[in-house]
Amino acid sequence: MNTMPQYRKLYEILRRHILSGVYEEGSLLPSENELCALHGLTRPTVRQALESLVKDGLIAKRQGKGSIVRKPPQSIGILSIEGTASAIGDKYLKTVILQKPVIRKWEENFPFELSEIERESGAIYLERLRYVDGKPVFYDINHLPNINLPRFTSRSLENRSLFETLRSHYQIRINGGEQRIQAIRCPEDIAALLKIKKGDPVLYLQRKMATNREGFNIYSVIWFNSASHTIFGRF
Amino acid sequence: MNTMPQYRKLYEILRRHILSGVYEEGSLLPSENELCALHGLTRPTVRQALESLVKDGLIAKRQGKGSIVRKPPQSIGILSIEGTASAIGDKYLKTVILQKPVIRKWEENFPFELSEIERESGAIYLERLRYVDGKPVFYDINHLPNINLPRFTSRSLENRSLFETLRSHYQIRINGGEQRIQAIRCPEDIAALLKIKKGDPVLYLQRKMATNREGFNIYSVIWFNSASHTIFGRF
DNA sequence: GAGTGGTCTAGACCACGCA
DNA sequence: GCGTGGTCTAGACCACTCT
Repeated sequence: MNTMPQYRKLYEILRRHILSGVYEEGSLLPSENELCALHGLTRPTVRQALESLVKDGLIAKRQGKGSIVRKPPQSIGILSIEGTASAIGDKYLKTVILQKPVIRKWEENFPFELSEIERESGAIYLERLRYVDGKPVFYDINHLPNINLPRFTSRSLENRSLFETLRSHYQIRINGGEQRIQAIRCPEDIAALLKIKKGDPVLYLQRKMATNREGFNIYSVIWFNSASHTIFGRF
Repeated sequence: MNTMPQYRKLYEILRRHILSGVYEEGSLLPSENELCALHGLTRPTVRQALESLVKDGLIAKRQGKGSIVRKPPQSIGILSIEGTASAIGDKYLKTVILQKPVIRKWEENFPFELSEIERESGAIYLERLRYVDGKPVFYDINHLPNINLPRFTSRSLENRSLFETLRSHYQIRINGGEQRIQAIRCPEDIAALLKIKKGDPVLYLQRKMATNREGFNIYSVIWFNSASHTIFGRF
């Protein structure tokens, strides 16, 4: 049986509470000692849970004061997007699947190095076009290794976060990664999708995301129209 | 007196050893228990030091095996750069200061929010043009708050990392930050510096970097020619 | 089986913020 | 002065890797 460590359990609880609004933005989390008492844990364990929340940007700690709740900007996967005009809420975000998940071989010249197990298993491939405020903002293609993902290709991903699906159905979480970023002239086919002119500057990202499953990486290539919206990131 | 915590001391030692080649890439660090004995610490303290190294990408841990030493790509400040042709070593990196550090007021429409203490202290401003392989790759302007930085404006920064200077002379370390990234058409004056055509796509970054000094943030704006080199990042 | 890192307990003292 | 988070000790048991 796969039992979750205590600090992860507490992390999940607090994360859910913060995101669902149990704690107001700017308010204080219960103190570390209170959390110890509430959940029957010791301080190092509680602190381990809080550390992950700090890493997520969900809380900021201040010595002598407490843990301040923050609500990081609306995030799409690991990308965060800032609108030029208004804040972005869930309702303004839309996902259209251009290519439903299919099983394929990995391309010959795949831009990242693959482990043997990944290469042998083949890839699940999908393409998406994502809208903010009703306008197309970026187009991405994604590869994930076809390892132990029952029924994945038949799941509906329309208007759902790929990462949220992996998280809730398969207990797969992104815990790091690497990426290359370039500014390029938009090729014609992508420009048509993004409703911009061929040759307009777009952000081009290649990213490899590592997960809590050893050797299970997710690969994305993204064309992003940064004229209307901005990529926002923490590090 | 500002005495450094034990785990930071150990972190600094190990970091120096890894970077200076005492440990080979791919080899194992001494085990956690060995490090305990060597430095007279307990495991949680040693683990805290190792955690920072993991965060830096300098080691990767494997349960049942050990801590594997890695050498992350050549990094310029927090940016990492990959050449299109060859690997980049120190000797291929050159910095030219276009505007030596001067003390200024903050601009009216500064793109990031400033704390009161930062705004009151004024800014140290500098501009740099940075070369890789003898070619200009990016141009940056930097603002740092004029707080407790004796003799900073008279220091030579040519061919030295700004961050390394802050680290070694003032014990200031970057520990996080946020940034906005866009692809834009290069304006004429910047294009001249980067030796590209006006209107060519360039990466445009606005970044705010937090440090171990509470309320001391470094602000950079960067124009990056991503045609010849790529920005590489871990997260 | 021996050694590794992963998790956890039950305390302790300190520096900092706030009233 | 009190409560907060920051650091640290001295153990313990477990899961995993390697041989």
